[in-house]
Amino acid sequence: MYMCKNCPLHRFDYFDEFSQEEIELTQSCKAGEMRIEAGTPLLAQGAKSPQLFTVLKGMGVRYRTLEDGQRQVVNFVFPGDFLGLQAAVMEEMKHSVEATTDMHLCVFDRKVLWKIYRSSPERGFDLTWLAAVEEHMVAEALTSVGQQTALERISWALLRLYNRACAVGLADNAGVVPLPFRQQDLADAMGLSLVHTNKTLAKLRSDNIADWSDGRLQLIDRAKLADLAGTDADLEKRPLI
Amino acid sequence: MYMCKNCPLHRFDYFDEFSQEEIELTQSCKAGEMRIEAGTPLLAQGAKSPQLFTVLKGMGVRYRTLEDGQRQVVNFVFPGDFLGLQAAVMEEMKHSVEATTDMHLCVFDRKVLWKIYRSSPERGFDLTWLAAVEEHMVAEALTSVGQQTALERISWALLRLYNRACAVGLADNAGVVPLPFRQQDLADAMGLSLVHTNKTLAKLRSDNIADWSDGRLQLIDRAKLADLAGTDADLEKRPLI
DNA sequence: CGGTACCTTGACGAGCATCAAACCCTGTGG
DNA sequence: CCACAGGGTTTGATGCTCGTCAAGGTACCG
Repeated sequence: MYMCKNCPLHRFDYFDEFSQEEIELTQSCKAGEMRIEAGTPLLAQGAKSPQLFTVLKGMGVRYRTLEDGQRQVVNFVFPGDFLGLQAAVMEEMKHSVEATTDMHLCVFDRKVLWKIYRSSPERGFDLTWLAAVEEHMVAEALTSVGQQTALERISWALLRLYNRACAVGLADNAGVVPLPFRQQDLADAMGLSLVHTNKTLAKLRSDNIADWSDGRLQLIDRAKLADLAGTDADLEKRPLI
Repeated sequence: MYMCKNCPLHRFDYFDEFSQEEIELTQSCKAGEMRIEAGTPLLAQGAKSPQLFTVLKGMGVRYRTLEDGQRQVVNFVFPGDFLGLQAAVMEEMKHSVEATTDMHLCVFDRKVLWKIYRSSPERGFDLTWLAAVEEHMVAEALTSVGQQTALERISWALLRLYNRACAVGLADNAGVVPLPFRQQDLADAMGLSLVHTNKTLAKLRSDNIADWSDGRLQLIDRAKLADLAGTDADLEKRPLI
């Protein structure tokens, strides 16, 4: 089990720096660690989760299920993500989270939220910040799904996924990142059918722009991809809890 | 100028109740009031707003602009909404806000955020809660835009707008609410073209399900509309600041 | 009156969904 | 060792939804 001061995520610039006191507070809130296997549901829509998690390792999907069984992937889950905050401040979870790969999680009890707000205004602020970052990411996705064509959406998503993976040190020397999701996950995230998603990915591959296959993503012509995506904005820096 | 204890929004069940101390804290943070005309931009994407606003009266749209000029309406703005929080916790505004009608706003200085976190854990919690509610609303919209047909999306949006208007007391006896937006706004919110939005609204009208015309919305067959929308969930209760 | 902003309606075609089938893998059991 | 099943990917054929283009209607305003 990691001590917070040795947290493997600290070293990435993507995360906001924090003070000695903040580390100690986080440490004192930490209830333990947990490992789950690929495919395991972690949080369920409608449930009232007593726990909060910070992802230390692994990836997953955050999704909403409609009454008729359709699924909207709201966001992909990466290391550093803080899960369950919505359930903690609102009544219940508004979405589900499922592990795509094996995951390592840092576990907090829901009750520590109050401890955080009471003992550290800075960390309370950070919780709001985390929620704001999530809203921003969802709003960006909404913009892409609402306004762009299939090719643009897929390009946007691949670029975003690549950047997020890089931000937590997952890129190898050749500029390849692991991307263990199914094409169906991407389709459900971007509001496209599986078939059309597949054909669009094939086009990006044959045009030598990006290649996502065998669970690995490589950007071959990043400029072209960013052009299609309509943006190549830097990721927002964000706090880590 | 209203005293917070006489805030016209308190009385609605939609908002979380709060204590005497919370009212006093809010009052001590309030910098003043402001009125703006219909059509005025209130917050601009990319800007670093020094102010936060609570909407007392009026409506607006919150939208993101793409490089090529396309527009995604992220949410509609109603009384009780707290604007500018994202700019306050992140570096800058990630979207713009424009008044659709004349608006009355309660104004706070950005600096009071720290005062709130320091002096009241409960109100700090509420700020996170507000951000979480916003994320939830955007995620719901993403689900609709990503998974539903035009008829379903428009139905979902009308029902949601109706419920939000009712929650702040805008319905008259006949079950009609004011809805001063343009069809283009709804189209940009739901990822549809103006023409198709218009035809879809016409269909709902001729099928005697819902009638939005002349800036007024009436639900004629609410059950049918909810059926098309896929849901008629209650609005999340939320804090008011 | 001409101009602008918004709503409405029809015709046409493209983008994407749907259907169907085949092709991988990998794991499992006879 | 091979048959088989299951999960995921790939590809082709077909057609519906929805975007685009175009034009006209109405109200309001200078």
